[in-house]
Amino acid sequence: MEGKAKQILIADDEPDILEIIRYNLEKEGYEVLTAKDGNEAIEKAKEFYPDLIILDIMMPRKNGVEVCQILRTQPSFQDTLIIFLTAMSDESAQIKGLETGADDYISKPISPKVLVSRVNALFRRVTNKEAGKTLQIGNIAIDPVKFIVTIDDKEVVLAKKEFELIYLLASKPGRVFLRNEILTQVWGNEVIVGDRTIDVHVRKVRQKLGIDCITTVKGVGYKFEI
Amino acid sequence: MEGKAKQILIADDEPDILEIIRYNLEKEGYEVLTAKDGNEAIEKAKEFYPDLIILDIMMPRKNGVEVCQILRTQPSFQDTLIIFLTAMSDESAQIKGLETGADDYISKPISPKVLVSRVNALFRRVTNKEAGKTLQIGNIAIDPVKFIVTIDDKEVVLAKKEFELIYLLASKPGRVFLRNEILTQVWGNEVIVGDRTIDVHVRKVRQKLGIDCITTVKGVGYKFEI
DNA sequence: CAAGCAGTTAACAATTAGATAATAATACAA
DNA sequence: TTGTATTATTATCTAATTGTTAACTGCTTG
Repeated sequence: MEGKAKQILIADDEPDILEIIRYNLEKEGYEVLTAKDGNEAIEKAKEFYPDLIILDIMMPRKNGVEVCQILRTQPSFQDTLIIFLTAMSDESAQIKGLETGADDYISKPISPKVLVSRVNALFRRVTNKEAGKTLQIGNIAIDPVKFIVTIDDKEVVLAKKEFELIYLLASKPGRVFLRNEILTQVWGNEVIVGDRTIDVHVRKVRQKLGIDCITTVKGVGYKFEI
Repeated sequence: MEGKAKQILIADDEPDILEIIRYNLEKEGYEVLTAKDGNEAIEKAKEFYPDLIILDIMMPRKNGVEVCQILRTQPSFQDTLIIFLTAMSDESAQIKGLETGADDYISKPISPKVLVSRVNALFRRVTNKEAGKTLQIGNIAIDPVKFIVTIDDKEVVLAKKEFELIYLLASKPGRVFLRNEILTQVWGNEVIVGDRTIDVHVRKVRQKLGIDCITTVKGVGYKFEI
């Protein structure tokens, strides 16, 4: 009900499988992207920052495990959910997969029902865990329930986008968010806005908060830091 | 729909139906437990004390009616909501179900929309019933029995919708209620009303109360704040 | 010092809510 | 039941806020 549809990227070299999965997930209301090999998966991941990535282990141009490793080295994909698709027998791949930082794996041949319920379960787990909590960093509190930022007990009222921006940055203090990432998270990836839009919002937030808690990382993005 | 998510236990021997119901209720923000027969239903009910139990009439190892009867003998389940799922034709079961102390029944085949709105309606009814307490925030008292708001001993009479609106907002002072949320809570989620309806009611409440206790959060919703 | 990037500003566009009046629905009393 | 009063909803216009763009400025770095 709340929020936008979760976005799922599926990478597999068999078009049939892609379509089966796509069909079943879209039926569930998810938005689905596809990639047919490892490199394309990485490209699309960086372009869209999906909520969940489903990776086939055996793929041309980087297999699933490699893709996972590469993505996990980047902070932006630290929290992205990843599921591996593995051949039933290949236990070593499963183990390796989980070691590499996958959140779940599903054995082939795929039962659509199993897939869908695993995906749902995964989202349920994380959504319940981290939704709507008040962030407290030093003397700054960011309360998404009251939609208010408090600095030393002084309330600051932000506009919606401004609030979403600071909330995103503050959700991982110290971690740099790429401009691209900020765009997809705050603006949504259908929306196309100009280059300076983020800057202007950053400026307004800085102005309203009065304190310097957003640091620019030139050529990269912004981070929240006291 | 505030505080903790309401917990719903569903008992049915058909896995497909369980999953359909689970999906739709979880989408609404409920927490869902499942059981595949009567005994398991009783077990889980006693373990979790859910807010609502949905029982299929026809189940192995104790049918729905039996389960209901057994639970109702215990004081802890006196107030638990129970809904029966019945085959369309089986009227006698429906009657028996209500006699046994069910709060509602739903005919199969199940329409997810019907299911969800029945469940919501049931919770709304009960929640409204038990929440018949006068709210006191600062110098404002909101009496849901008399439909009267008292400000510094001066009584203000509100119309029904106006009252429900202020009562909802004031039930969690400071917390922002999304327009969407206000709609489902005050109007019910079957009802579709235009965009400006909420505004007009907000306006009337503000006018009648004379004091500024409803704050607009543009693009988000409204909150009660003194 | 030039290229690239972010900061600043103001203008504008788009979105959103407020106000008001008209209409519809409902409740209620005669 | 009918007529009336109250309440609820819609439509329209207006005001305000919020979001975006564009043009310019200035810093930083190789």
